[in-house]
Amino acid sequence: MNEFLKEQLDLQYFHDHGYTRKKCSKCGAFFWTLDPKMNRCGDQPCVPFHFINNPLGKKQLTLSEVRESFLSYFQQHNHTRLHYPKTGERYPVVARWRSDIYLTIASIADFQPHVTSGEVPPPANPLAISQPCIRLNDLDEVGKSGRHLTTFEMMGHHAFNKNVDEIYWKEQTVSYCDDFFVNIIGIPQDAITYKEQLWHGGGNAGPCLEVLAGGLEIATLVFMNMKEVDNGEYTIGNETYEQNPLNIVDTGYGLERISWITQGTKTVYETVFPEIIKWIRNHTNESADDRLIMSLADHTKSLAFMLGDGIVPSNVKSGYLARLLIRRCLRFIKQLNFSEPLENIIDLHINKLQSDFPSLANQRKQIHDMIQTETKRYHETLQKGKNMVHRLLKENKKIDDATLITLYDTHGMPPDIVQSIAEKQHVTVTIPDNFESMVAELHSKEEKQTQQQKRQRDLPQTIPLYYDNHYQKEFDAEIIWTEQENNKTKAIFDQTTFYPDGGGQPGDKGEITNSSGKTLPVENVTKEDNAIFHHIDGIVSVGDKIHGEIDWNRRYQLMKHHTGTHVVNGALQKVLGDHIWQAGSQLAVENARFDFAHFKSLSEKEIKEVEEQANKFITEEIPVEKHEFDRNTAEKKYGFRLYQGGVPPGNSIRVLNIPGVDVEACGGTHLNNIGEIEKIRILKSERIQDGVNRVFFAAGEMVDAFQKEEQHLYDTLVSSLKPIYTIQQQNQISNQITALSNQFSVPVDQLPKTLKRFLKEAKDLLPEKKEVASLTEAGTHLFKVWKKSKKKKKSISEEEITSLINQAEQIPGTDIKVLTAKTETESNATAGALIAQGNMVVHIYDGKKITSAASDDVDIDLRKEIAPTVGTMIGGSGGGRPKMTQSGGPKKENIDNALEKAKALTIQSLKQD
RNA sequence: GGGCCGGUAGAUCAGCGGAAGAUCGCCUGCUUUGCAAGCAGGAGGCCAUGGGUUCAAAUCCCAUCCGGUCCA
Repeated sequence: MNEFLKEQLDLQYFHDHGYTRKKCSKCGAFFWTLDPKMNRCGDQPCVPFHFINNPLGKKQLTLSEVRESFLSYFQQHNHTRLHYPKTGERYPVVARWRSDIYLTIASIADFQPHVTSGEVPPPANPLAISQPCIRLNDLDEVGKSGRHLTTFEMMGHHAFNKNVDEIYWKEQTVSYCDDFFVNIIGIPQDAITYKEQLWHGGGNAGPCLEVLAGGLEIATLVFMNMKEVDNGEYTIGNETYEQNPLNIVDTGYGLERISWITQGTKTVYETVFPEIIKWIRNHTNESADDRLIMSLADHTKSLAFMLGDGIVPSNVKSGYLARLLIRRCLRFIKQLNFSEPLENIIDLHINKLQSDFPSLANQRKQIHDMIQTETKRYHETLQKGKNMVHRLLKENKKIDDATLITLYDTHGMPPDIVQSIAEKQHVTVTIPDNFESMVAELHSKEEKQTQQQKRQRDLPQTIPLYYDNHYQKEFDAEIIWTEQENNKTKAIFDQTTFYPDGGGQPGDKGEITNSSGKTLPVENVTKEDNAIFHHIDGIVSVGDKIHGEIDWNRRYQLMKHHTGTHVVNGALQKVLGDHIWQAGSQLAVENARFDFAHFKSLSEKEIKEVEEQANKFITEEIPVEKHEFDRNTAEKKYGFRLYQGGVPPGNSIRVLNIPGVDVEACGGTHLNNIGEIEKIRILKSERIQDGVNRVFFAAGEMVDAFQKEEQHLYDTLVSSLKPIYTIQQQNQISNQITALSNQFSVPVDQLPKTLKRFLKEAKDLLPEKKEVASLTEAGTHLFKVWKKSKKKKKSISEEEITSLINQAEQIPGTDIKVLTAKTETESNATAGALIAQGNMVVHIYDGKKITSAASDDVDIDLRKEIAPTVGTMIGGSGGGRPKMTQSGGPKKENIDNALEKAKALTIQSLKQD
């Protein structure tokens, strides 16, 4: 290892400039220095920080100054500064272009995996960037160590060498670094050491130099020249690596640390956000824990970036990370006894950040909204949890580990809060040291999804004609591959206009005609890599020349829905804000559904507004731009909003731009002008999970179709009510149906059935005829009457009780009376009223069941013999409690016999001679 | 994406196969100089929806809808 590093990092630059290679007397690592007295590597813990109150550098530099000096230095040295719409000179902190991580954790993360793998050329070469990053893995160290931050900027100059070093490689990298630190920042050259290390991560590895000054690592120069493979030449950790043809200069300069080293403050926090710390201090008392203040200042900065870049707090993915941070902040606020709301601290950060990161300020309103929603929700969760803890303590007098874990995992109660609640009840709760691993243990058992192996096979490719012209309906082609099963054929053509199922757009249907004039239906179209399968009902063979025609009406409707999806997305963004981000979509002929990130359910009013906005766009008849760009051009032109529907593979990207409405990378087929959509109607909105909403909508003539269906349902409902209710006004039927479905709390499609049921159950109290203004009013009335009638069946009048009691028979030799009866009222209620008189045993049938009951003072167990016997007689069984049983069965004709038997058995068991 | 939990009175929840409950809140009396409160009585439930098992389902099973929570 040592030999490898020595060979790799023995740079001419060091020799030319008088550096010598030494071995650290403490840790044994090798490093390069100009200082003859230096015998330690310069890194912690081998040396302590020695720049605190003793700053290095020619003057104190702010974050903005360091950033600008870095970027302009490298710009002067032929590096390109990047620029993107919205985010400016950076990528977002939410790594939408990656499927393996949620947050941007390093500057190189911007270029992984497409650029580092060589698939996509870099956006510029070489380039310089200052990338805000978020890392949440050392959350507990923040505030404690004095140097950990969750948000930091990693400045990097990157060079991507296809052939070893045609841009520049190790020598030049170290030369730039030395020059920048010594001449721009002003760190004395002999105060800098370069420590040799091996770097690996994300499937790549290479030698690196850690740049150290004052005991602090201020930059890392990585020379990525290896990639992870099975059975590679080099072993690092548990993996083996081999030489990578692409040599990548991956440097990371710590913006905050460089600024810190020029200021020499006690902690990095006082350099990064001194005014935030001061403000928080001013709003707490003097004894407040500094660590909490620092953490709060730090976390809120991360939140400004995360929420400002469009993360919506939720219980999944990156949304969960935002919630995690928010909840930590709220806990700190509580512990600090802090009076200000959380959003105010984030606001302070935004004020400070907006000159360098203007896009964050645009999201201010949404951020406020999100934080307020989250704050409210957290307090509710805690309150519920508190009640639960109190209850548990009352019942069990203690809280064990298992309960503690359930409280946290299932109900979100942090163990320390449980502990403090219990303490107030004088119960000691000990949190196990390995609490977190116990929680992790719970989740480790989760099923690992079996990755289905994609069959690798050699299939001929199909030329997709639908991209050249989204409106092409017919084509000629030759069959070049087939697979037959029963009377069906799966066929690949040399070219096709049939669009295959993918990206939420269903495959086309249609028909093909062969040279002999025979026409066969195409039932479905699917895709595997670049091969397009036509599922044909019939037999065709390789070599056949065919003429194909797609079901254009169907396809055109799908196109309306697809382009409509983009219009609805645009309308949502316009009405609700920039955080609206596609979370999925599925088209059908009848309607389309669109899922998107948003932090609360849409109100009726918002839905209306979105619908109106979408239709307003349509009336503007905006032409749709369909272009294919290489990835870098597309990103530069449109920003990262392109990646709504996920990140397409490859370097070439199809971009669908509806100017002023929406722009996305999209591989579907689309209209030429959004005016062709005609109209859009939002049918339904629902929250499919925390932070994600779904709208269903229809476009074009499907709106009419839907309205027809709706009218039909309305008519059905009105006519089912007709025997009683005459409805005068028949407008706003959509609202009325929704209202009715809420009233009876059933889904819309169950309404006819439900109304019928309620009419039947309430019929004895319903008026003969009633005029009402609307369907809704009829529903309200029906529900009220139904309730009354239901209650009536349960209540029993005084007279009836008296009359029943008079029918009771005295049991010989006792004060006890026995009674059998058939009643209209519900038998349990009737029996209950009767036995309250005392000294009574009753057997009552109400048309459904026999209830047997005895007064408390009667010594009898009805369960033992009477209930089962009676039940069996009518073909069922019976049981219950000693003095209250129910029996029933299908043989209604035996009821009278059964009641007689019940009486006989009662008398037998109670009579005294 | 996955795991776990829940939906019962206006609110918080108990009940988890055999007459729908508690506490707070609400209403009406009484008590009190007033307040805080106390006493007596009362109203208020499609036990989320649909289906199944059962003589019997709030309770068991399945599905749906709604909500919570954990995981980086």
